[in-house]
Amino acid sequence: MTIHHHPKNEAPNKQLIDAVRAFNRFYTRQIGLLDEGLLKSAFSLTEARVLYELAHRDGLTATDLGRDLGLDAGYVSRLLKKFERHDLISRSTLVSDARQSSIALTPAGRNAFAPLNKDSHDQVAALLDRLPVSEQDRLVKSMRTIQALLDESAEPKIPYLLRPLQIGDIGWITRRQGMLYAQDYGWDETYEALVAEILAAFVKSFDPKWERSWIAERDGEVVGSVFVVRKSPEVAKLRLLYVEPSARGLGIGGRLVDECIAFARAKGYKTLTLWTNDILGSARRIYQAAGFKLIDEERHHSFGKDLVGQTWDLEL
Amino acid sequence: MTIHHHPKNEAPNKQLIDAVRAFNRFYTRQIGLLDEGLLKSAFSLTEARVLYELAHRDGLTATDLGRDLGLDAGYVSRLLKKFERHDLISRSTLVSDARQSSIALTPAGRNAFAPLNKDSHDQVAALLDRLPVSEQDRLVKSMRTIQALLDESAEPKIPYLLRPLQIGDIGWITRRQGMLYAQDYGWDETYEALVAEILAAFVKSFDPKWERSWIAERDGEVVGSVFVVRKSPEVAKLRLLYVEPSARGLGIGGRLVDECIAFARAKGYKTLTLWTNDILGSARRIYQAAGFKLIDEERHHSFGKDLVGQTWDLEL
DNA sequence: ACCATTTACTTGACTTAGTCAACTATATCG
DNA sequence: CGATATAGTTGACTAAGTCAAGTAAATGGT
Repeated sequence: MTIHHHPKNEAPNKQLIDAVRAFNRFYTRQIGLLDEGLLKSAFSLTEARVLYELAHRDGLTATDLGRDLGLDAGYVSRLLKKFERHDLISRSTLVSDARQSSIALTPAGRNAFAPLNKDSHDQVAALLDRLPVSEQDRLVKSMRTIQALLDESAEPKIPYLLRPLQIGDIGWITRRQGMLYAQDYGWDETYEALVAEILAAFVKSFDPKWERSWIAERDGEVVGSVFVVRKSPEVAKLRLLYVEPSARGLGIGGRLVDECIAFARAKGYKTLTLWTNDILGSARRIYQAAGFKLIDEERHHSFGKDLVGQTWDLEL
Repeated sequence: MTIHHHPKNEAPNKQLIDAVRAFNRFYTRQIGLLDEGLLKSAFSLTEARVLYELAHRDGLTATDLGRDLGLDAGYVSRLLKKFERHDLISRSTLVSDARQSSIALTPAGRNAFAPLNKDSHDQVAALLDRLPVSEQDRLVKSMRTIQALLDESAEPKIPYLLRPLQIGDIGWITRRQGMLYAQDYGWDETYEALVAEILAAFVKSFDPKWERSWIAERDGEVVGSVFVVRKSPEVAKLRLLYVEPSARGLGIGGRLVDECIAFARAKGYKTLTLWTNDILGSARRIYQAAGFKLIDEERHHSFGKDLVGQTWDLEL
């Protein structure tokens, strides 16, 4: 993955390290088992890997293959020479660089690869077939997660995108806010219930002309959200701003607030107001930066804690 | 994993197969990269794997090593002979079987293994260190999932367990119910809002003496839930029964309803009532099996659909 | 335009890692 | 007790991969 935000890490937890090492040992063996089944073919495992790359990507050079598969250049050279001798590949010198040549499978090469590919496919199919469908999904989802997290070369992804509310979001936001504030500030389950209540009311009385929601999504996961509701014809209220800890530092919070302000202005509201608690420092900094002014403070006891509530207004 | 429930599988989906193959190629490379760093040592990769096993498990025999690491018996024999020559291991013939011997690292063997182990540890630590902590957690969680799913020898796991509500649950249940009914029956976002509202009210007015919740959890994931609320001193109401599609067929639905009935009886309620919709067939079958009787039906328009609501009662 | 350096690939010489089959000693089954 | 299986060993072998030196083309700096 591309690292957009790299907080100062302490040395990673030993338990996590051991878990990763255990997985590596486990998966080394797992791959070994799958590969065993392919050994009967005329090709070695590495040859098969090379053929696979050639079958699936066009215009590769010898260096590309060596780099992507982690092979020695001399070894690649010999493999390719052998393939060429057997007429499995053809090479054409690049016009842009006469040292390199673009390698392609010949029809004969494709024919040779087909059974190999089928065997590998069938082997994986057999593996999956041992699991019920729901677990197949969990398996593949986990694999995709690992790949996305470890793949340095993943295409520079869009840091995040904003979209309106969808089904499933209000539950997710409820859950995440409930869990985060419980973890960070020790708030009890009534906070999660309050979020649920607010969001339920938002959906039920939603007036698209005067109200709006923004969900920040990254890699298909919700990482932040904010809501604007109509309090009166003159006053809009910003509610439930949150950004996932894992997505902080990307400016998502500020962006969400800016969207709210722009929307409130466009709709002709005179004031954008919001209510928060003084302990929520990072949210406060966002509001201040956006020009909100502290209007009022009052003590209250909520969510199992003594808190100081704050009202902030922005004149539009 | 041990397969408790193995529905008739069709041939697994090609997309899933390709995803698994992509992961295998990716992880082959990943392991290759990690292993490269260890090549400077005096030991080959396979030797290091053997040493690792010996360092972490006592009383292994040569056959055990060959089987667990997927190595040829002759090769193992030679590796062990070499280790013995360098005084890294000691072998003692088993009393139970004079052909086998139990292999143990000598102190010198442990010394030789230590730097190897440290290098591998550091390498993984460096890998993890590139990720923020939250992503480290996601990574390891995904690895554990894969391992649990693919490891045939994993201890037979508890199919599911029941526990009371925790923070984060009501959001999760809201989300999942909203998504499932949208997917299966085309209900709109007001259903999710209704669930949120009901659950918010449940938490806010929760009376532990007369009310209760049960969350079914499997592998740390919520896979079902049900709630009992007090409608009157005589009548308890069962609400929001649901079971994840992936966990159906384990009897979780029936179990949840049985818990509600037992609770309502124990508390001295006279009637357990519930409201549902006629299209929810699998829920209906559970209620019928538990002895509920259909009391009333009425048409209504909700969640963007024309529906037939049903009231079911069980006299306790 | 020219020279030093780098890159892409090739080749020869080599080592390491792993395989296979034959063999011994012991254990197990009926 | 004899047939068969298992644990481990060994010799003979091959496949797989490494390393260093070399050629030809490209690149960067002056």
